[in-house]
Amino acid sequence: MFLKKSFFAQNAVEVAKALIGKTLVFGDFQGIITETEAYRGSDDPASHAYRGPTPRSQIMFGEPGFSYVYLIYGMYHCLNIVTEPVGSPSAVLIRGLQIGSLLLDGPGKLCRHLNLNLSHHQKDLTKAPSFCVVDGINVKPKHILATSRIGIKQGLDKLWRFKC
DNA sequence: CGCAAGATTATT
DNA sequence: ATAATCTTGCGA
Repeated sequence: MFLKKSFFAQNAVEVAKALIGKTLVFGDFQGIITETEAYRGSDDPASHAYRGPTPRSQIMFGEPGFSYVYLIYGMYHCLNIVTEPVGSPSAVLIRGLQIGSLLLDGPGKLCRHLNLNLSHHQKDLTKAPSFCVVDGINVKPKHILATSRIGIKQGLDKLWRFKC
């Protein structure tokens, strides 16, 4: 059974941590989530939602458990999952996936391999078995590394990147 | 409407 | 260190 809306409705930092070791299912692919990052709202200058809702960031203010896919640097897609209750902007960026013996380290690489694009934006991951998150391996909190996030210039004080 | 910056990656 | 490549959001 896939993870419910209530799981994603928690604080983004907690969800990001809890997603490590879970299994992402996308079509015929499924892989263990190895790396995530949390992004929040007005308290997080690195977030797309920092300056309030815009056409692009409005998704982060919406229903938890929805996909947020966007194009970065004109060539790579990034997959996020919206978290926290409606009105509380936040999302978790999926940065790493282990598919069998293949390690996809990096949000762009991961989406390229899965053929994941903008057509997969704003999908409810708590409804369809073809695009969802299910239980995976149990990773002890001691084994989860927290560091500052990658590729940003603000909010580096926050240790919101989690890795196995 | 123009423009700079960007949650990246592969290559030099 | 930098090119590739294009959308977004801000300022004018």
